[in-house]
Amino acid sequence: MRKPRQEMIAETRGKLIAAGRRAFGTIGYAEASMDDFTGEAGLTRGALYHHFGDKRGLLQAVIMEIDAEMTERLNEVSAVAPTRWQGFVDECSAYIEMALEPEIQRIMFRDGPAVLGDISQWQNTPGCIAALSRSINRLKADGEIIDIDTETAARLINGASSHMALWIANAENPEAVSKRAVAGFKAMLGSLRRQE
Amino acid sequence: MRKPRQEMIAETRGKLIAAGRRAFGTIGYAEASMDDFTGEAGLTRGALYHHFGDKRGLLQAVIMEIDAEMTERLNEVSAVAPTRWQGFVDECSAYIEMALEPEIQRIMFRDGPAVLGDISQWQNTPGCIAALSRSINRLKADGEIIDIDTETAARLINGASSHMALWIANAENPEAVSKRAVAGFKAMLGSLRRQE
DNA sequence: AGATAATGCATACGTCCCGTATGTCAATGG
DNA sequence: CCATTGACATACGGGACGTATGCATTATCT
Repeated sequence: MRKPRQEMIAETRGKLIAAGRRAFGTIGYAEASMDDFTGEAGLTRGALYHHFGDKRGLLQAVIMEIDAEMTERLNEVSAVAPTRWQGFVDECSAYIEMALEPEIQRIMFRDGPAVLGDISQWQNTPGCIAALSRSINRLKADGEIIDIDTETAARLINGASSHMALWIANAENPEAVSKRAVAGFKAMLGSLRRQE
Repeated sequence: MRKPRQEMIAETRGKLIAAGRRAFGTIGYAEASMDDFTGEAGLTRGALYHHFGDKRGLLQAVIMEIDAEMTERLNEVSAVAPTRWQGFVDECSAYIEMALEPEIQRIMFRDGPAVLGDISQWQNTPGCIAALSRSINRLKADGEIIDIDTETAARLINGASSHMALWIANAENPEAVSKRAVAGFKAMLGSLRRQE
């Protein structure tokens, strides 16, 4: 039963993040009792305060984990597309679809910004924005997109996407709304394409 | 000292909304103690629970008040513009600027959605979206905008605007970022204009 | 007009939850 | 082999929310 110390610690951290992520993603940050979800992980609040300082610290760790996963997924999507432009559109669509997943929506788009402020700021540009920026830069190099500041465009699209997702997810008829939203969104993207 | 009953009640409601609005807009919803801000208004939590049910109920009332004010302001802006298109652009710019005001940003774009869910949903389309939609419809009638679903476009712009505002407000250099953001935003709007 | 019902609002209480201060046990290192 | 550090649990205090209850003033009914 030789278990290196570091391994035990990492395991504890992982359990806390996983437990917090589940709680935050389902009942939400405010309603999640630290005693409850640490208990489910076989730990106590003591461990949480030791590793993350406070409840917000744990949320931050959870968000960084999710952000990394999203970045990875976005990169995969744009990588397999046949053309640059198609990859761009696919990436944006994927972003909307991810924002429909309850856990991502709740943690990344609702509770995260509310508790920690603008998430895209307190880190040196998080993965999602960076991924979009890369795609846009490639399109600019190819001359396929109108003249627009890269990061601004990335954030415009980011904002529009997440609002589309919220709209769809909270609609009483998500299917129908989704059709309208994606169609409109693609129309907007299309208008950004350089025409000649 | 004859004061009609209804008047006293309305005054109490008004005081509670004003006090809550100030507290929510400055320190934020979560940090605002009901005992504190009702006390500042010369009342107690009893009055609040009587009129609004709970803390969230008061937040909802505050939001409705602010939404009405924003709608009014947006209508004024688009009314004085020389052309339809200019009115539309001005309206969008005004929306970004409003989202820069700390109170609006905090209540309407951070705490509101986090506590109550998608605000633009639990009401039959709030004023801000409706105002944008009206402008867009006029542009469509004039054939000045690309073919796109009206409400979808309104929400796209709404989402993009609020993210621009968050970006600007939280930047360490708001002036510079503001320039980039507004320029990029106008570029996007321009691309929505029908070209010939 | 007097009695009664209803309503606006305050007070009192219980409970939950967070943050800190303190304690304990195991691991590491000299 | 002992001392120190660090990981984590337990104990405690405070604050905030929601509800139940009480009181006073106004509305209602005969």
